[in-house]
Amino acid sequence: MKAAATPQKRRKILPKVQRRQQLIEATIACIARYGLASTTMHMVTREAGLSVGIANLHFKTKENLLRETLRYVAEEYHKGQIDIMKGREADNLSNRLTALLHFQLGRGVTQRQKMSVWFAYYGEVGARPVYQKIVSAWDRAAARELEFLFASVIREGGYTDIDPGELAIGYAALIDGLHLALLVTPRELTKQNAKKIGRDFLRRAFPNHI
Amino acid sequence: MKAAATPQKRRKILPKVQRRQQLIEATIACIARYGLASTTMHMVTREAGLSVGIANLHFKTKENLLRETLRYVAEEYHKGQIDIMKGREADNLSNRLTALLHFQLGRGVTQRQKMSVWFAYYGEVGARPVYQKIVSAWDRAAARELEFLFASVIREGGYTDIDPGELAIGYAALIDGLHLALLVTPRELTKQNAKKIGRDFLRRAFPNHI
DNA sequence: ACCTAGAATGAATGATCATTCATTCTCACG
DNA sequence: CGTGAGAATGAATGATCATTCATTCTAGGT
Repeated sequence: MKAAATPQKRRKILPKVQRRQQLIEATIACIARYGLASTTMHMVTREAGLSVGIANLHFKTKENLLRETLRYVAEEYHKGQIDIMKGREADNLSNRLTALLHFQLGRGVTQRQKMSVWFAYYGEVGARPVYQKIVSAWDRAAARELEFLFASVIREGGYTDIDPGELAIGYAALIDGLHLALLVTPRELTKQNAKKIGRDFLRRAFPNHI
Repeated sequence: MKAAATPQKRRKILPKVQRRQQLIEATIACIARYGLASTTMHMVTREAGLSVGIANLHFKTKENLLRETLRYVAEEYHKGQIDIMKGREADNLSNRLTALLHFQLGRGVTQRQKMSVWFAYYGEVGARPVYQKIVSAWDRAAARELEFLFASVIREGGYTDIDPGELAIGYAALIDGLHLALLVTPRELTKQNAKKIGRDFLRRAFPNHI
């Protein structure tokens, strides 16, 4: 019997940056599907349609690949938030709050794949100082921006008895907790409902704005 | 040279339940210190001061040990909450809310070790349906109880425009998010502050009670 | 004191995985 | 068209780990 007509995939050569990106995306897919613990280099490279050795070529080690993947995911999420908060587009503060909420609980961010990866890394933060550093750096940046936004809202609405820093931490915690609930108990909470809960939080704090 | 005077630890025989508990606690310690991904059976049994084979004797497989450990941790946390919510001790609803908050953000629960283990498992939930089942079962039970408590408070305070179920999800999410913040960015948030943020959430919802 | 059920041990086994590197292949450039 | 810099391959290597099980030891019962 002749060897089956394997279409003999032709080897393709691409610049470093492109391959790195491809591998990072394959890593995200594998972590979402199999978990951080059981994701292997073989899985990642197969997912990318490449050979095992490629990983060593572009990211010295597995640890390195995982680090870079976290950096990518963290940046994507936090930068998205920050862009909305700093953005020129919605100068009206109410609209800006709404836009932020819709981003944080919208289609892009709440995909099961994204949330899985996010919490997979959070789960290892307790044991890996490197992950903690990467995440907390972005967290701080987003928290600062959120505090600034809330301070503006407080000034504009003449609200008293609210500390913008504390409210920002509370709001950020609420959003993280809602993501967790969407991941762990999706049957008990729709995205629609999550948005309403976030909105209610803002409304109780800023009744004149929401 | 004679073999060093190793104190030759005497083999001790104990009933199954006791050894099982001992191994579960060793697993918790290892997960907190090394993470779920890199915890090995050797680590766990060494931590317990026992031999490798013991694991197979009491929990057929590693997967089994991890499952039982999650069951233990989930029960400890959620049962603690439920006991307070159902408890006879604080019949005053305000006191009951305060007691709950103090339990959820108090010394026992917010130990770094406990939170690390908690989120290590959450991180794998996306990839392991078994973990999701265990956690979500307890989650549902606690959510029901919290909704019932909030409904009582709403009735007593004559609050309008609040859905107890939604508020319960929001509050639970806030607490989870605060745990995450305490784990990931401990420098930005003290336990003291986390409690204040939780209390503010309740105060804005139930101004006559808090 | 003796016996034995079953608790505990840990060296051995086999499976899985990250990493290496000699070799092959591509394509931009001369 | 020919060539070499460097991108890509994957079989081989060695390390790590979960699991096994023949053997040893303990303690409660007689």
